[in-house]
Amino acid sequence: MALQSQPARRWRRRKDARPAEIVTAALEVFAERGFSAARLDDVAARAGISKGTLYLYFPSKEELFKAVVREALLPNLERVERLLRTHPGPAAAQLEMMVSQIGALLQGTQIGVIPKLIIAEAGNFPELARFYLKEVVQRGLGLLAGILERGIASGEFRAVDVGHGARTVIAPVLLAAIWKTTFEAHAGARLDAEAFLRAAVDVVLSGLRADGRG
Amino acid sequence: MALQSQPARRWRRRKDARPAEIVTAALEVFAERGFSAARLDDVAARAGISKGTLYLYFPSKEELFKAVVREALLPNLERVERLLRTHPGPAAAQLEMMVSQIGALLQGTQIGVIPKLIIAEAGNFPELARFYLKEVVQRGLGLLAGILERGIASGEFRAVDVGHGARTVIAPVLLAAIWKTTFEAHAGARLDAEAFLRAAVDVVLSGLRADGRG
Amino acid sequence: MALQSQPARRWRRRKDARPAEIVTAALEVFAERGFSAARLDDVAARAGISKGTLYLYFPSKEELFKAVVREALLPNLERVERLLRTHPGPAAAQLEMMVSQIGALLQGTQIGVIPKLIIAEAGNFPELARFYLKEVVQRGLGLLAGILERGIASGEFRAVDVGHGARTVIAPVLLAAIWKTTFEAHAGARLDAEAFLRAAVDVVLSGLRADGRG
Amino acid sequence: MALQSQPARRWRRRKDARPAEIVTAALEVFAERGFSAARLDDVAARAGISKGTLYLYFPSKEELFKAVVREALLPNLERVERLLRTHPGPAAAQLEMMVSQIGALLQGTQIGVIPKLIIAEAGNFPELARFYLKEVVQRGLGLLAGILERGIASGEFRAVDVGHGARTVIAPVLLAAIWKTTFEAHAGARLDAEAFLRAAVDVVLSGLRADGRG
DNA sequence: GATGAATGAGTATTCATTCAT
DNA sequence: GATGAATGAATACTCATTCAT
Repeated sequence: MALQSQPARRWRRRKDARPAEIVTAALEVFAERGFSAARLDDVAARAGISKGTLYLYFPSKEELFKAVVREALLPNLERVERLLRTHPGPAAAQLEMMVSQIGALLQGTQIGVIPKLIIAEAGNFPELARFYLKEVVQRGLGLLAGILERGIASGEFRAVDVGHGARTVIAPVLLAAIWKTTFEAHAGARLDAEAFLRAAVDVVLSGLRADGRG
Repeated sequence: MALQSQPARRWRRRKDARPAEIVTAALEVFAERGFSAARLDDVAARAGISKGTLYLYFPSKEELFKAVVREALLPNLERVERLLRTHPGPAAAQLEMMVSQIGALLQGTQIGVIPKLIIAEAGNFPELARFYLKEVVQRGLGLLAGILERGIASGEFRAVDVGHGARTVIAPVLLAAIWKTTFEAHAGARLDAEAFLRAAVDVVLSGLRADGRG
Repeated sequence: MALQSQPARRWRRRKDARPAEIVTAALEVFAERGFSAARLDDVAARAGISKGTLYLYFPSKEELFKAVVREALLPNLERVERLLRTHPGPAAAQLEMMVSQIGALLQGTQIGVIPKLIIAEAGNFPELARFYLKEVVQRGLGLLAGILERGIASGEFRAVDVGHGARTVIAPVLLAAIWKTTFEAHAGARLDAEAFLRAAVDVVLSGLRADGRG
Repeated sequence: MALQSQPARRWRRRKDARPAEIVTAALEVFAERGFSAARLDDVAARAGISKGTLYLYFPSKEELFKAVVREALLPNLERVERLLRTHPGPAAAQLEMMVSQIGALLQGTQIGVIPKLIIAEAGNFPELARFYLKEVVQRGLGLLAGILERGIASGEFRAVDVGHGARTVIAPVLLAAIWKTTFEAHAGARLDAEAFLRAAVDVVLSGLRADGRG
């Protein structure tokens, strides 16, 4: 029974790992070239497999693209949600934590290419745009708006439109993601995403606390 | 004067207008499909000319793309620069004016697709990325940083890193551009870009004025 | 005006001729290899054009295949119908004429490959099978059945089921078509299709005239 | 007796039966799709084995195809030959028996797809075409010609070219096979192959008996 | 023997680019 | 200048075949 229930140990392990390996390779290639210009040959080569093997795991280039977007983002968003639930506190502290978490990701991983890909391909993949809008953007904005509402209710913040406020908080994050994936390679100097985001969130939070145009 | 001043001849005017007509058509098609997926057949059809004629004006798809980016943005940036020169005033007022100008453009024109295209294709067009970085991004950030410096010197703003500050000011503009070109078609409701930018700049300026976290 | 109204004489002439040239080339290649195994490269080469040019005239391999079937058969069937209308006479004479016309075509042209292709690909092209069944098979069987009915009514033939009778008359034609396209290349000797069909129709007509098993 | 008579071991029986099971499955798939379009995945699935196992029994798709043709036809031809040897009688009766045997097969089995496959793939498999021509077609025509010769010698039939006569007799069988495999699925009504063949052979035999064009 | 994961050669199709008219 | 027919390089996808387990 033992042998039968662990058949082909080496292969099995590979088979389980393959999808993730492919998605990782694909993320890199899509990030460098965009969806259309990415060649599946390159994805396969970078994943160390043959072109045909790709098709054992993903039925088409489009499905591979969708898998890349899904797998690369949702886990992170869920991590942040968990963190917020388990670390209550003042609204400002929560916003700072949220932005700094994302800043660390932008600094340390390739995650910034995902919004870049979405921005580039939303026109060609309406379904994917809707998925991302609903599962990432609106969910994220909803989180932020909730925190802002709490802050307003508690008197921490002045009464602003929370939809606008949420976008104002997240805008520097978007800018940092785009900067790192689009311009940093061509600019002379690196942008320290974490420092920038600390500074930006400081300004924005100050602005939310202040009681008007003063 | 000669060539430019013969507006009587319709045909001649046509010929002179061609490049601009083509660039306009191309902007639309690139905006809808992205660079790779855009077909020159479609551009030609939308410009009301034959595919062959395109090549009388632009030597390749890449050059057409570059022309689109150049022609669609620089005039606007120059207009803003002129406006700032001719309308001096407090730093905050200038920032408000600058953002509101861009907000009106985003609301009223297709200009938001340009950054979208740059973001999407920077990897494939390093030269274009450098051009845009230098001629648009750094020039725009420089303008903003200059205003911030003046504001800090005059005591209007607290002493922040002007590079970070400039990005914090422009971030909501970028978010609005991306929202309108990427998500608005799929979201239930429109984003009122001008209202959002007014609210965002109000928060950011308040934050810049405030004297710290207090 | 002259020049404008005869634009591109050489090209125009080619453009008009191209579809027919391509269909002819395609008929040959499909005949030799069958639909699946036929390569569009070969079709293009045999038509003396590039692969891309094929797609200016036919949107897909399938549509090319359908065009081949349509163009190669219907004109011949229509010719036979016209001949029958313009040459009335005894039923037997009409049947003989019809079969001998087809025999001459089988002997002199590649037309026999069309039924071969239909037989081979009916499973993969149900639409085409229906088209051929309706426009060729049932129309042809209807013609034959009509002649048989006339012959029975006039006492020329004994009373047989005209559906079965029509198929009995046409069966040798089908056999000849298949023999020539499938086996003749491998058999030592040629089949003289016209002689065979004369002999076969003689036997069948005798059998239709005879008054039973006698 | 040994191997054949160990029906107790299920596994052993399985192993012996495999080739036949595979050939049966392959016949079905080839029948539905044709040779090129048939996928070995489908054959394997229908035979209830893995794709790799196919290659333990047949070294290539082509060899499997040949095996299908060989195994599906020869036993039947041999059965008919045996029947003719063991049931002497008048030539007409033998022809009727032969055709009715085949008619029953066409009605009751998938055997009609074999000629269809040969017709479709003769160009791509010259060796197979030659095999089929020699082992089936010429052997069958030889049988028929022999009977016709006997009938002519005995005065049962008039003096016809026996090559032509044999083809005239078998032509309705071919038509019935093609009708059932190619058109019946798309025609409104079924063709009763046995009734048609009875009627056709009646006409043909009458024609062979009749003493000329009378 | 049996499996099915992996391979890579083969092909339909697209589209930027050219050039004869 | 303007056209659009023609080209052919480029690439997603399929599937017969192999082979480690």
